[in-house]
Amino acid sequence: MTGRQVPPGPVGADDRAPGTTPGQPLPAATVARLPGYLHALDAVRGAGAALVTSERLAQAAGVTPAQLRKDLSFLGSYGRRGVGYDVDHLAGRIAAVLGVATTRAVVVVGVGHLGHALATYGGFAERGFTLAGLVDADPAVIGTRVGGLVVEPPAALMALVMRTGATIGVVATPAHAAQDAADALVASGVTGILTFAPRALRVPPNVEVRAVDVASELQILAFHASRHA
Amino acid sequence: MTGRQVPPGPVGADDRAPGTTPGQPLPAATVARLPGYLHALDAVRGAGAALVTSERLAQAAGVTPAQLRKDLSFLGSYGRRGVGYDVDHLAGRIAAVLGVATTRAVVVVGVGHLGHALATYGGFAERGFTLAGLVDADPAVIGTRVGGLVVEPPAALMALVMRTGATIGVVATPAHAAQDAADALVASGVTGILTFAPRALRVPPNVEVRAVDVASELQILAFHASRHA
DNA sequence: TAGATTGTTAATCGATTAACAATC
DNA sequence: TAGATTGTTAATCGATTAACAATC
Repeated sequence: MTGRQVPPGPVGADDRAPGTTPGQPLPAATVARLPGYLHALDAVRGAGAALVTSERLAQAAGVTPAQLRKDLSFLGSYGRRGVGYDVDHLAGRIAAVLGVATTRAVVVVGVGHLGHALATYGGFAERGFTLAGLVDADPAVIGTRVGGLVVEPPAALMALVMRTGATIGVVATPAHAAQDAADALVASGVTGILTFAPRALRVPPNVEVRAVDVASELQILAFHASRHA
Repeated sequence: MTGRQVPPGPVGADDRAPGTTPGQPLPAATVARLPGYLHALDAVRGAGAALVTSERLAQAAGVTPAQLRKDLSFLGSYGRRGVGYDVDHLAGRIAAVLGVATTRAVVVVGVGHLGHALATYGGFAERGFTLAGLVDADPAVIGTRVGGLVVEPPAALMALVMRTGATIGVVATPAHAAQDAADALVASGVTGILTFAPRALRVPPNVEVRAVDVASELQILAFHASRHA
């Protein structure tokens, strides 16, 4: 109904409604870099700056200024020409787009050394997450206190997710237990899974999976090492 | 789990010498998928198949057949039209290209829970790696036995790398110690670093770094979760 | 204003997909 | 051979880079 065509006159008028989620879909490559920008903004803020240029922020994030500005342009126009970006404001916008403007609850399945490392990692809170629960199948582990939480049995997972409102689950089990862990997480209602098990997980299409496979990372490094050494 | 096999004798038609670099440079996206193909080949072999089609292997690896064939075409012509790929031979070729045809030594710096998890992870050997040494700065940790290895002090790192021929180092320290750990690894001669610390590492251009940042992974999942829920 | 820096455009580059001729 | 499947080509798609007009 409302004319979408742009009259061939003076361009540059920004009619986009500010403050809302962008209409265009964000490129996946851009989304993947946003956490780095957020982290870089924290570092800049820690250094005491209230404003930052694309030049400086790009350097802190390890990208080019052109790429940074291009990425940010997908979120809207939050900078000021000739000045730069307001650190707090931009951080707030990126956090909102990422969905971590408010803290998100995360549950961890599998409390071996890796789960332990995750549970005692102190950096989650400042990145928008709170560890809401730990689950393990080993009777020797259930009931123990790890990182301020008591490890619960698998049967308690669904109640745990419902009680805490967790939307993301982490699979830190041995490989052979990973699919069961994922199934349980899906059944309990999480919509995102981060797995460290070297196994392809089958999940419904509405559940997003990201996999960290240490051996694969090492093999990619080996490729480069074998050409360079 | 079946052990990874070293390329057998002269099986294929146009064998190049193992370890030689291909004519054209491999696309980075292709290199990043090769570990998945190698892993999928192990699964196929475990199922007892000596031959595999691009259709089946692609499914096991979670890509399309077209993408798999395109990727493999960069390595050379190792399939047989109308037949498929010889599982052992193809695995050998991919392992050679990745530089894991022979076992590579890896050293881990930082033996907290994460380093512990890495040290006791049993899956390295079958993916082409051997854990050659553990280093930590904590006097309470030095000298303890973890995963069959005695934890050594930072001062022993260079001798360790030289003795074992390690080419890859893993940084599993707290964030504040990560740059020092990376510097020490670079000084000792490794050419690849896998870091789990949420810090940008400064390394010389000849050293390759791959970073796994758990909080960033969670934030990317949060982005999708916030659109879906 | 004069200088600085963004936001955007256009060009380049790289990766993916689809289709099919080659060939086992 | 006839059927099957690869390897390759061409088309499409997406991402990066460079440059500069807009504008603070």
